[in-house]
Amino acid sequence: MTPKQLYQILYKTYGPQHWWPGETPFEVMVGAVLTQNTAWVNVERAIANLREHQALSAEVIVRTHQRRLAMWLKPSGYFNVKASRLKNFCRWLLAEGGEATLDKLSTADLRVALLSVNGIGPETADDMLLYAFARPVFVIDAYTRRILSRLGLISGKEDYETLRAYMEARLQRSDNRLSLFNEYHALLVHHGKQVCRRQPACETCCLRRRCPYGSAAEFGAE
DNA sequence: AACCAGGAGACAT
DNA sequence: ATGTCTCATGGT
Repeated sequence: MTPKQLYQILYKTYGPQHWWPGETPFEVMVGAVLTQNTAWVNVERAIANLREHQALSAEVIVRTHQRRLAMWLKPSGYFNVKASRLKNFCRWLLAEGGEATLDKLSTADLRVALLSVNGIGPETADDMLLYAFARPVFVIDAYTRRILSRLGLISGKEDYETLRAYMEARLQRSDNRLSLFNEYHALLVHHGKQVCRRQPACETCCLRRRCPYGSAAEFGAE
């Protein structure tokens, strides 16, 4: 099983996922921060609150008091942390001249710039790069790590950069890497929700649910 | 009724 | 460099 083959299987099994659920690049970036260790349904509520209060812009967010902002973000959890992270990010975004200015940077430079912002780690930065700035970057998340680990492609304890390099290297020559990476990450998340979290995986979880890999033996095999 | 979700930073070792 | 703790609401 190679990363390319895995993609083919996932796509055939689940079809296109229509990510990222965001109207504008800015909304995508907000969602990227709010979804940190949080289910997307809860993020949608928080974003709805922002929209309801006409606060879905960097200018408004930087001018909104922490307490007020945190109140709107409440449904997405970690509301105090996320309120300061969001304000911090918006302040930086405006200082940089907005998305249009940032978009002139190379992918590597833009990535370094995003990572310099407190509250934006590797996955959040890559979510933004891929889904807001349309750069061909492979996003690694907990599902990706778990799935690749279950398939025996990785040990699971590699760091973020190692896994990103691993996937990007194996999809280097694919055509239209932007839409491939876009769809691939979405598929991994969708499939990941159905994969048993336990290690080793229980015998039945793969049979109980529709398993695109094939046999349960192959699934559980290290 | 525990368990965990599309993580990241601070801090200790 | 590598662990551990914290942040917090809403689903199953």
